[in-house]
Amino acid sequence: MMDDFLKSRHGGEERHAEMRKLDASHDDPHQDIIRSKLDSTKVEIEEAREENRILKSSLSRIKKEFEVLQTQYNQLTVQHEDLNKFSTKGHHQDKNEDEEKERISERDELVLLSLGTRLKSPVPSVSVTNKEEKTKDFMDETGDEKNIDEHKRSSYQGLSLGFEYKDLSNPTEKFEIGHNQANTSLVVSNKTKIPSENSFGFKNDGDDHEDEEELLPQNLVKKARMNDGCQWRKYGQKIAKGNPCPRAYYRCTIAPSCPVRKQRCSEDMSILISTYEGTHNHPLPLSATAMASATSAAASMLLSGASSSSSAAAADLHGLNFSLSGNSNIPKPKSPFLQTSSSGHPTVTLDLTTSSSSQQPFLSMLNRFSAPPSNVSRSNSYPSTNLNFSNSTNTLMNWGGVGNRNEQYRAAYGNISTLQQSPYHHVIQTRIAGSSLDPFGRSSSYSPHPTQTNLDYVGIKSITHQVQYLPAETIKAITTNSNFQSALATALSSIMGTDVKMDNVTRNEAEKSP
DNA sequence: CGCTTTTGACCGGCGC
DNA sequence: GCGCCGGTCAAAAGCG
Repeated sequence: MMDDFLKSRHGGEERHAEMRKLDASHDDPHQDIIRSKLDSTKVEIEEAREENRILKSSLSRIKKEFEVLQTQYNQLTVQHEDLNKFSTKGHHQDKNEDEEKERISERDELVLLSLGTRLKSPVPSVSVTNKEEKTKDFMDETGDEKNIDEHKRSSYQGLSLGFEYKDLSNPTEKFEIGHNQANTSLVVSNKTKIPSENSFGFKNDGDDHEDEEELLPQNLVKKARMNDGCQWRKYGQKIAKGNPCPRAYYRCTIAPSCPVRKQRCSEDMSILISTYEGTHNHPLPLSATAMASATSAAASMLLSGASSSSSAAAADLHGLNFSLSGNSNIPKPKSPFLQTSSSGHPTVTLDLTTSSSSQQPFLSMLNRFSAPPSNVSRSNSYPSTNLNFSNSTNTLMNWGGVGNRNEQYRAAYGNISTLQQSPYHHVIQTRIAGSSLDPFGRSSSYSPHPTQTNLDYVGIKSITHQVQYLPAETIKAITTNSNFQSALATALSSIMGTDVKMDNVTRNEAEKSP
């Protein structure tokens, strides 16, 4: 059909050109003009011919590709049917079939493991393993003890808080925080795909822009719930001027009257920014609170640059004086939310605007902003913190300026070639927008949650800082930090409804920690 | 069927 | 006053 169309188009243009040529020979006074027109027409005809030729070649190529794909599909279908036969027979026909099934099973598991975590739904060409089905059941029905037990049995090592640290000096390795079993990984990776359903059982955003469609096209786009424990509904999207990435608008849907809004946008292909605004007027879900605990601990460690010291008692930041009296008695942090983006961007977003059990962690963080970690700054020559808490100003805090990033990482790792090649930066980003509320008091009179206080104070509603290229020692410090581990244990426990086992050393350290 | 996303329309603030 | 721009609304469509 396409060929007929092309032929008719082709032939028709040739006849038109011949007729014009005959007409031109009878019109001598305008011969030059006509000749020039004729020439241009010839050029157009040649262009049309070329276009037709390209279309034909494209058509034939598409046909070939289609045939190849169809062949592959048929092969996979036959393979899948064979697998089903194996599973329904209940026993193996012979040793060869047994080995073949085992190979396929192992391959499937390898695929799953290579993703860093399991997917909500399987990749179409990969069959679902029994383990994955059990895991899915567990995640779907977290309240079912039977499923929990089943899940525990199916796990390789059960749930534990043994953190695996991989040195970035080997840039080919995955960069993970708190790697654990399939359902408990908290991954910040420059290479791996962020799980479509994260370690806490919350689905990742479906709004994480086009990148995640490239990464996990069939699973992530449809998922719309935030993974910070709250429920958000998207109510708008705009393409901001000068930014090709759209900005999405969400509102909290836990309570109909909740005024909390959230914006998400990518300022470039490597940074995903979440902005929270308002205060929840309802109790946050337990999962959200638990998530906040883990996040806060991680944030504190990240922001401290692997430094455990926070001795300064006050921070004077651009004219805003933050008194930190009683800083030594910082309770277990419970404020910010953490999100690991599913977009493939290694972006961690910390919400500092939501209700909190204490303002102390926030102040602690500010304190650390003002005083760059001594050990890091000495060893790696990190520049001083660039932090601006001006109202409505989004200020970036870079641990390592762009200009001397290479030198820093050469100092830290010796070889940074792969890091440089990575399209993404390791980014921790927090934004706090300006607040029009009482700059030095509580922003609202109510405390929506009995255990929460409001962080909208000191004239700041949000803060933006970036930590690009997390140093190896930072990651190590995070994953070995007792605060973070205990907080993560709390989070997991609250979600699973069971005690998460911690090794004795970790527990003792956590208990000793303030 | 209910919930969510999508997307064009609408509105208000702001700069010229 | 006008146009631009960001934020929100709401109807339509998609999805489980």
